[in-house]
Amino acid sequence: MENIEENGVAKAKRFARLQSLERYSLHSYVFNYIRDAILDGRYKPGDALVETRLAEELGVSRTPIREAIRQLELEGLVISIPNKGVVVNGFSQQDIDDIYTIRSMLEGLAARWAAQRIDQQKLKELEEIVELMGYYTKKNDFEQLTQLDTRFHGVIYEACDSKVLKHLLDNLLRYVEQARRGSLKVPMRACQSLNEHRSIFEAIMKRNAAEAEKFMAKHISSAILNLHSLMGQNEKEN
Amino acid sequence: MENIEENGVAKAKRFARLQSLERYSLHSYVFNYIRDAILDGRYKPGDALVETRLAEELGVSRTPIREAIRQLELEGLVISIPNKGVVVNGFSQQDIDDIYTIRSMLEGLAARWAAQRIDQQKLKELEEIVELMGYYTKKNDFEQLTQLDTRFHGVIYEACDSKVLKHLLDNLLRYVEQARRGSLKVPMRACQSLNEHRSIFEAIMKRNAAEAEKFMAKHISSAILNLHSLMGQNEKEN
DNA sequence: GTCACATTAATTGTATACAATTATACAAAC
DNA sequence: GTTTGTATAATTGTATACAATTAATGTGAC
Repeated sequence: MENIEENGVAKAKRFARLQSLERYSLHSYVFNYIRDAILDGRYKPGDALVETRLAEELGVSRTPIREAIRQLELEGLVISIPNKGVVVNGFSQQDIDDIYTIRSMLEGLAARWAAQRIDQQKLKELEEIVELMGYYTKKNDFEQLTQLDTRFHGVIYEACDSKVLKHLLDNLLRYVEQARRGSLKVPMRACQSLNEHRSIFEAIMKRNAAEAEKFMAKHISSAILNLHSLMGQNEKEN
Repeated sequence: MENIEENGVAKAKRFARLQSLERYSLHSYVFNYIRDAILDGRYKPGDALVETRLAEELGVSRTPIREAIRQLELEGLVISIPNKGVVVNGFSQQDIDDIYTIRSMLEGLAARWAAQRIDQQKLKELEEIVELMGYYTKKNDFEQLTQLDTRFHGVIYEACDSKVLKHLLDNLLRYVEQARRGSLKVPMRACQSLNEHRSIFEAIMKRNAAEAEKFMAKHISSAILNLHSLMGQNEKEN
């Protein structure tokens, strides 16, 4: 009886997944699930990831769980000790700072290349995004602003026309996702951020590669500075 | 009869592996095997990776093969199409150029941080490496030089004391491994490379971060230039 | 009490079995 | 000859079974 019941639950979970997600493979579903859980803090650094528990939790078998874990391991989000298990790794504040420094360089590079290679369509897309940013900044709609920020940078990743650079930046951006979310929720920062985005867009539009790179690097650097001032306020939480 | 025989072969392969390799998990063994095969051209872009064939070839089951493939997928070395299969992706010349550009920035950053943070032991290690480089450059021993080059950069990755940056650079270096191997096999380049390493080492020793960064970035840039002149010579091969 | 050792349980590692999907081959219709 | 449909084979996707390793527990000697 219990077995049948449990099986029914698993089947139901699976069915819901197949409907919602565009029927990707289970391992990618599991990968996204665990990564998000780590990045928004549901799984904390030091937590052990037990395959059977995860399998039950997600209603799948251990095989896709293992595939996902191997990927997370490669990304450095978990640490696997052979025959013992895997634990959540997470990032230290130092790691996040490092990522921002690295991003300021690589995003700068992306902006430089984008200024050289962007096509009219993507240019128009950027323009629209910046306009919308102006709108939502006035409205103080931080959720929309975060999304637009992601899109703005995403379009540039595409426009720089480098598979490798895009791949690197996509990952780096994900890692600091939670830090980034908090960052924009300061009105001052949102306003400053808007101006920075404007400058970057204008430099790209003018095909001024050097300026685009400079502004973008500054933009990322000021993001980390802002993050630090936020940290300073709730220092006791550490 | 055949089954028993085949099983014997697989067992023998496995035994040899357990002896030689320090008894790591199978998936990491498989991962390294396939990655190396792709990077030194045994598996060519477009080749299909069939799980059962790989399993037989390596004398393991499909599970570790799949785990390894998921990792390769994340690294961008293979492309997986659900329910169809995975094909080797490899890197285009443009990708390699991009990687060198990215490396010149990130290695520069690593050198900058290394100049600020390196300890006496690693500093001494660097000094020894540079001395040995001088020795083997005179001897035209390119195999040793390649190894020393890897060690030189490896020490700096360690010395910069950034988990994230080290992780990124380790991967990038692996991707251009085969390109790099050819590059040093030009006497002129070896000599020039030695001088560049010397300058970088001296800047780090003097704790001159800006100079270390500048010299390192130049070093990587000249490596790609050298690579291009090599390409120019055997252009017909494409 | 605690240390050593054996026994059991929990967990990971690997292999295999089965299901689902896609590719291939071949025949019939036009 | 081309196309369409169907049966078959090949391959991937998933789940489960079993082996190996490690952690936990308990028991007896001292």
